[in-house]
Order: sequence, then C-alpha cells, then structure tokens
Amino acid sequence: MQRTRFGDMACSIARTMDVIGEPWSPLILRNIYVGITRFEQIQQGLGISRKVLAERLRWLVENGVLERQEYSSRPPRHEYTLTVKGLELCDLLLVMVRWGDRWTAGEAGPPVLYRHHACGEISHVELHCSVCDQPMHATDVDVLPGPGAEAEETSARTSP
Amino acid sequence: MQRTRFGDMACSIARTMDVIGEPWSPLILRNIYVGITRFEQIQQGLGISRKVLAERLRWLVENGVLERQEYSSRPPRHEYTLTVKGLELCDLLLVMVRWGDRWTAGEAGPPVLYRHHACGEISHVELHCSVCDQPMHATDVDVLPGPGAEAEETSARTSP
DNA sequence: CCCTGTCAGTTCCCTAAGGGAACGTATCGG
DNA sequence: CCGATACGTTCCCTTAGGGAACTGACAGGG
Repeated sequence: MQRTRFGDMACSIARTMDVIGEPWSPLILRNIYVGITRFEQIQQGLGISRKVLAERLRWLVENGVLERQEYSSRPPRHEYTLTVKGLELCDLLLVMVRWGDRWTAGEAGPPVLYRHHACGEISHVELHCSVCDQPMHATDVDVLPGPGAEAEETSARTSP
Repeated sequence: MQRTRFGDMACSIARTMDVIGEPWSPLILRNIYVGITRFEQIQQGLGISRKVLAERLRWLVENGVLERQEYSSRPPRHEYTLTVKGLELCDLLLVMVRWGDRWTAGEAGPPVLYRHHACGEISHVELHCSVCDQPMHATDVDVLPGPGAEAEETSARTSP
C-alpha cells in the first residue's frame, strides 16, 4: 500500500503508531496479555489472516514488544510473551478499553471488566498527573516544545 | 484492502480501533487538538494524501469524534473541532505520548512537553484506579467477563 | 512403518486501500 | 479577468490485507 513512514517523525504519537499502529497489533497484544500466546490460538481467536499474523508478530518481536520463546523443543514450538516494553503498551490498551466502554459499548454494557488487585473492586483507569497526583486530561494541559522537538532534518525526514 | 470489520467485535479495544485505528487518525486528532483545524493545514502538516485525509475526516465526523463547522460562509470554509467524545480520545493520545517518550524518544528526549494546569509543572499522565486512586497498570488487574460479553454461548454452555 | 493430527508458519492469488498528482468549485482581492 | 486560497474529488498506480493451500517437523496410534 506504500505507507508513509511514521517512525521518523518527531512525534511520540507517530512513533508509537509506527510500532502498534497496524490495525491488528493492539488486539494481538491484548490476546497475549490475557494468556493467548500461541500462533494458532491467536489466529483462530481473532480471525486474522495467518500471513498478516506472522508479519505482525515478527514486527513486534523486532521492535522489542514481544519475545518469541520455545516452550517445546521436541516438536519445536514457540509462544510469544510480553516484554516490559510490551507490558507498558497494555496500559495503553486499558485506556482504549475505557474509551470503548464509554462510547461504543451500548446497551449491553462493557464486554470485559477489570478488577483492581489493590482494592479488589471492579474499576477502570483514570489519568492523573505524575507530579501532583490530581486528575490530568487533554483539557488540563499546555503543550510545549520539548528537547527532542525537531532535531532538524539531519536524520528526520518529514517531507519527501 | 478488504479489511476485517472491527466494529462488530465484542471487544472495546477492537471497537476503539474501528473508530481511530486507521493509521493517520490519531495524528489528525492530535493536530486538531493543538489547534490545527483546517483541511489544508492538516494536510500540509502531516504530509497525508488529500484523498485519505478527506476520507478520515468524514469517518471521524460520522462517528461523532469531530464536528465540521463553517467558519466562513461567503467563501464556504470549514474547520474541524473535537466533540466531547473526541476530546476523551485525546486522553488516549496522552498515554500514547507517554509510551512513545519512554521507549522511542532516544537521546534527543521527548519532542513535546506537557504542563499540567493544576500544578503548573511539566509532567506526564499516570494511570490510577477510579475506585481507590492507587496506581493501576496492566499487571495490577484481573480480567473478567462483563455484561456485554458475547451472549451467544449461553445456549451451548451452561456455566463457566 | 505408515497415517493422521497439531503447530507454526510460508506461498500464492485477488482485491481494496493508501499515495500522489491533477482537476473542480467557490470566493475574494487587485 | 487573473490569480490565490480553501476544500475537496477523481484518476491511476502500487502495495498491503484476506483467504486458502501448502510445507515441515514431530508425536501418537494402529
């Protein structure tokens, strides 16, 4: 399809999308997160094309989000597990779930619930400020240029 | 490309991806969030194809994430603004930024900084539990079936 | 020892989605 | 009238996704 490269942009959203922006990637991560770690299981659970699944898994392993591990050597079998980098992406999934529950769940209610270990209650994530611990939303922040803002076109090609 | 439909899945991640899972959508939202609200500006800023931008904007408006508003009637000109639904998606962007900053920013540091209105400090989002206010991450939760979880299997199976 | 089954992919073809450029329309300013 | 601006739409080309068939490596059963 000749997709534009996101990885080179000076934007953390674009660079995150470069890693997990392909349509199936978050769902693959979700499955591995809940313990569906083998090729066959993931493929059947999602209904994803085997070809695309193989591509995505390879990409996610290359990018340090997943690890491919042998769980049987006699018939050589592998499973995929989350790295720390991948686990932190699952936080992103929790926020996606929160939005999906609020805006797309409809009458039936959320398909999945989350029980917090610390309090034992069914709950959902909320965003707080890392400094003052108060709620922090998109409406509560000013956006300022940071140190990595446009390290200039030495390596970052934004326009062809 | 004959893409599989995500919107019908009983999964809030899939349904969220159905709305903003197309590669450019988060970047379009980001631009509108920071005040780049017109077609021409967005197109030039992102380097996105005009065709795809028109498609995405239409889709996002149809799905209630954006509103198309006339800011000039004499030459009929429009701009796009976030709905509440769209603004809440920007919270998701903040979490994406956080991950991108941590794992993809490299030496140069984050390209963009966020200053929290409440405390005036440069900070980032952290995920907390909506019930007990303690930190809540993907490792801190149990995943349970919810009310909207696939009512189909009730006929085949009695109980889990 | 062959047959079947399972797992983890790979290869093939077809279709549809993204990229890019040109074109269309509406208006204003000079 | 001519150009510039803003917002798309249309066209063609390339490429990525879907789907099914195929491969390979082994295990278990008869």
